[in-house]
Amino acid sequence: MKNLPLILWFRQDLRLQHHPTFEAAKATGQPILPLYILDDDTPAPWKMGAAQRWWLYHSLHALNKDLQAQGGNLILRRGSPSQILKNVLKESGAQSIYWSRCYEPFAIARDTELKKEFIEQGINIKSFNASLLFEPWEIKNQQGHPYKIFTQFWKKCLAQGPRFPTFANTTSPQFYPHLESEALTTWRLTPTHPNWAQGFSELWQPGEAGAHQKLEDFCTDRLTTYKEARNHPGKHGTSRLSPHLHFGEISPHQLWHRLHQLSPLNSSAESYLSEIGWREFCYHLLYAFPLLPERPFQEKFTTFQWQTDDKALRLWQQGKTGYPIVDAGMRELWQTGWMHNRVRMIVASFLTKHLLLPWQEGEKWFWNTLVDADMANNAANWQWVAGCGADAAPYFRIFNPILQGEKFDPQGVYIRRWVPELKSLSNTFIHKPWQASQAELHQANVILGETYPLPLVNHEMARGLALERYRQL
DNA sequence: TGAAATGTTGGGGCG
DNA sequence: ACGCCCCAACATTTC
Repeated sequence: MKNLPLILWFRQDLRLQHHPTFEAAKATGQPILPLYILDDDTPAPWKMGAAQRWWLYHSLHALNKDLQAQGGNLILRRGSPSQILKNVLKESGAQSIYWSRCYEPFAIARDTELKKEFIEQGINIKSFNASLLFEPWEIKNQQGHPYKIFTQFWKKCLAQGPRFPTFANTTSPQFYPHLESEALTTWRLTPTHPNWAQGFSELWQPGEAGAHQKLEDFCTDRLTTYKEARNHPGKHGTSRLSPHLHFGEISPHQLWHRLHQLSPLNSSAESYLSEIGWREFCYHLLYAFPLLPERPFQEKFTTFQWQTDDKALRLWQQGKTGYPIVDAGMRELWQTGWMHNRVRMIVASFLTKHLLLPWQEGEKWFWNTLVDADMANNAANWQWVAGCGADAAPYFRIFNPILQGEKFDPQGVYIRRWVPELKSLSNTFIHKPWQASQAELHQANVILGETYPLPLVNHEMARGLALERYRQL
């Protein structure tokens, strides 16, 4: 047993430090066989999105380099995990598989099945928590039920306190010498024609080193002002750690630990940690309600009459709604694989309330275009905005895209960056170009309906319609 | 982490 | 000096 190799199956835990599964594997003293499986057997709309494939390519590349520095090699295989694991067990003579838990409903089903199948064959299976402060089934209210309100949930989490995995002594790993691997490039994870990911590389450095760089930059430059600055999409006020967290290149335990090193926690650090809390809450909800990505959490929304309007949906996706803050957000998303959180709320409110289009359409678009697309966060937050989720925004909370722009991007910095055809408009009209005089529009080289669209809907009318429709519930 | 409508207050202009 | 009105600023209610 001692000399038999052990398969370390990497999934959404693409790091080597503070990695409970890797540490446990090392502690056995057995030769480790690091494996990544590209599993495209995922149910229909939830295949990994295009933006995430770009990220995955670079993250796997980075992970392999880090492994090589320790004497290992990442084995890449594509296909059904069951078949691949069987093959690798056979090829290597391994009798153990270690993995870090995933929490998507289909992943839970898949892993449960795999566990059963392999245990029957006498294979030693162990799974670990490498990506959450708390297991999603762990936090319960006094009645023993899952929380439905964030503040109470997070209070309980804080009272309980996350348990940090302690790693006795970081022994250096033994690796299994060699096994056939597919070449990463043959997976065609990155776009070629057109190469829409050109802008991605300027913003992102996927992989563990990139994650730590972002964390350190955040701690030194942005943490103290986070609470206020995070609301301004024109500033670089957030951590931009979300894609790293999604791929497990850094863990929330590491963030927690790093922030507490800078003690005492100020209100900015607390508000940042509460965002990590929202992530926990989303996983908690998805676990309790596996249909969260498809069905409204609140039953009464099942009968809600959403519009069908492919043309409007496409204009929203392309950032051509005629509302500058909405269009800026959608274009930032397309060009960088990411969108500022304040703007995510605005564009989501616009889709569901101004256009009355189903939140699932927005969810699918985000799934395909966000590098940080995360099933739990994506589903829970879309439902939150649409008003049908747990602890959701009340139906009458409708963002005014003009006021939001004026309030959080008063100088129009964000608009001018992503909607350059409006850049010469004055601050007075940059968030509402249709109110500018002919003279000013001409001066700024803007021809409404030609160089920049007229508003797709009228705000006041759309608001009235949405209130009416929601009130009928 | 909403916006708009409605209500209240108080200062200042003015006859 | 006084009452009246206007309106900005803020508070409260409503959707």
